[in-house]
Amino acid sequence: MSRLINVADFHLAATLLCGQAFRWEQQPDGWFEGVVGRRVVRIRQVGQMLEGDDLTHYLALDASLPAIVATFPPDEALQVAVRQHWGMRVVRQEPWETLASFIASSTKQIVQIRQIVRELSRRFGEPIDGTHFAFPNPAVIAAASEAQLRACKLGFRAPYVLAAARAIDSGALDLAGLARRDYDDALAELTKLRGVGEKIAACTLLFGCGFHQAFPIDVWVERSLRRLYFSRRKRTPRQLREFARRHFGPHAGWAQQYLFFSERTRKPNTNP
DNA sequence: CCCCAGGTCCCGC
DNA sequence: GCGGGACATGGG
Repeated sequence: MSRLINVADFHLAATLLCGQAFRWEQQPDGWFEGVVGRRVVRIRQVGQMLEGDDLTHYLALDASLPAIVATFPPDEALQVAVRQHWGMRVVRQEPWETLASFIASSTKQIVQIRQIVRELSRRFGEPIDGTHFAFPNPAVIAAASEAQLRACKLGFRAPYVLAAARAIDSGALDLAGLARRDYDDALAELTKLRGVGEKIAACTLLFGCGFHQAFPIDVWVERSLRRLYFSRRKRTPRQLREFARRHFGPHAGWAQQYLFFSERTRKPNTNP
């Protein structure tokens, strides 16, 4: 089961810690441990060697990073972010786990989002090995009470997660089918859900449904765009959306993730 | 005690 | 459309 493969243009830590996935722990010995679907997986990188479970699909190792970056605009600000975290990839996550996680994310810090996802899994998910639990299916969440979900620290987001689970469980929302729709249709479908606005919908489509053009704009990306492209001037949400759609191209979501991670790890008081 | 967090909704312009 | 406040909960 443990294997060793050679990988090019890949940075495991950046990929798992850039804020797109919430179930990875880096252990003191350098190995990453996480839950993907119904299995616990362990993986580490030593130089260009990747050791551990086979996560080729999840980690998008079948995609060419240079080819994706070649579609980016040649502006220096983005290129700097790409060089800074070279090897970071947008991974392929399960759509429902992605949607639920990002519903939970609104006005929460990443540590807290991780805690909520852990609690939902622990209380409602299938046990895997005693300490790890799969993320619970929509049907299980749909059968839960709002109070039970609030006990997972969801707060005012509890009814939103519940309603989303019920929409999927009842068949009213075909989450898996969104991948075959037009981006704008899929976005409109998701934003019908209460608690799901454009940002959370874009995250779901990017990280969970394979829409690489999705460009979620949160406070960090807004900060980055204003600083790098608008000399810190205030821009309306509409202006930012239109700029992003026009500027970043077919893999805008990847560019977004580089900008996001770069902004998050930026040392304060550095210019511009 | 105050401020903010990978937002969204609802309100009054 | 745009600006302002409310919304749960926890960390700094």
